[in-house]
Amino acid sequence: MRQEATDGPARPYHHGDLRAALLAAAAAELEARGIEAFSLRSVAKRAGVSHAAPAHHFGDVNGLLTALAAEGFRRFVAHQAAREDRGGADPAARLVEAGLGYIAFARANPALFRLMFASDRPDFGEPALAAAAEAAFGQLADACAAVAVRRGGAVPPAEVEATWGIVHGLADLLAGGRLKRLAALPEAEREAELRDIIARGLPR
Amino acid sequence: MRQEATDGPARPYHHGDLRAALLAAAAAELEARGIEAFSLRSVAKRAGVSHAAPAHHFGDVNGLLTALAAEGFRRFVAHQAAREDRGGADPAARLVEAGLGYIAFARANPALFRLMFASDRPDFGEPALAAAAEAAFGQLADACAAVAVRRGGAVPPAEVEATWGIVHGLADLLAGGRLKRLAALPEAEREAELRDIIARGLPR
DNA sequence: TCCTGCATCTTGTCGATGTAAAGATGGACG
DNA sequence: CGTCCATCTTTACATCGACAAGATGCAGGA
Repeated sequence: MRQEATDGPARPYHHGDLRAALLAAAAAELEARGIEAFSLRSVAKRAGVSHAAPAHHFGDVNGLLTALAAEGFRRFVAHQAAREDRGGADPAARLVEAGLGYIAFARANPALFRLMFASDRPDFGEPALAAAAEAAFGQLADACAAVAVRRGGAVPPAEVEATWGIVHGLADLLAGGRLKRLAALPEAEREAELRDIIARGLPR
Repeated sequence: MRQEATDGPARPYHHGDLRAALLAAAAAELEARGIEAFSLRSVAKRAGVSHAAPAHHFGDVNGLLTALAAEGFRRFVAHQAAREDRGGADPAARLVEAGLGYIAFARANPALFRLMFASDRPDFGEPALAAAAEAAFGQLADACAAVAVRRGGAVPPAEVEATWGIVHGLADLLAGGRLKRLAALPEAEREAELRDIIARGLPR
């Protein structure tokens, strides 16, 4: 009855790397049921352990969701960074591409995105989550700064907030199923429109 | 042991206007505990009725939340409309003010805003809610159209989406406690900055 | 006036959930 | 080889949403 998912290398504990297995199960549970129907016992069942096993690694449900959100922010940053590189050398183009990455992530992981940005359950006082979230914000701020520096000035905070607001609003509305017309467009056309919209918020 | 909240006019039923009393209790519960800890039994307790009483009026929890979201959208539209009138006669100014109203509503009612825009629990197939939500969208679209018409053209849908995205993103980030600098500003300065940002998205 | 029908509300119950406590298991390490 | 302890399971309990059955009292007709 053992969980033999990966009979690979390290098997540090009793059961295997239960912490990682629970995080994976929680991610699956989140996408399957959404955050509002998220159940700790169901996650434990997915991972093949008793319903009380997660407590040892995460404390309580919110602890698990906090870890999941932190992992989400790290994946978010990586996704955005990869996308940003498609923008080439021009800072403005890079910033727009980073915004598209932000939006694409929200579309691809709507439930996770909602956990990260519209839930009270993750504890942002937790250092790991705070750091991951801060890194995500810093990434956007840096991309804005690069544009401003190129033009010879520091970035007024309002510039960063404008860009963040535009990108985040489009991401949230798309992830929430509003903006049906835009969501139904072929990817290339959708991204072209989004590029135009994002460009409006660029530091001037 | 009767609930004598308003010994005013109509008392249509057994207990009084329980439907309205439950909606009020639910709104209080929502702001107090947030949507993620929202409890039907707690709402019933607030209203002074048994835990099963709400079922008769709303079916289940999601039915209550659906009605609450619909009422939220109606208040949202009213709030935005009142604010829009502060913009005077110029369509562009009116649109910007409507956006500020959108954002102010989100800041004043963060939990309700989240219920309306970031929850799966309200049933948007319910005609009352669908109509109320549609009216909110229509209001923004109309304000955009007024700007475009003034300039002699129809409104490309992308223009509406751009404006909506910008306003919604700022509202959501502020309601979620991101954008701490902006949130900490005195109201006048905050609104001045928001006006600048919103103006970037205006139909050109 | 009385009585019957029925919407309204209460009581009691069920399965599911999150959390805590206590016991079982087995690897690490002296 | 034996002990310790992190890990996991079992058991128990309070709370939750939903359902069913019974109580309450207004309305409308005989």
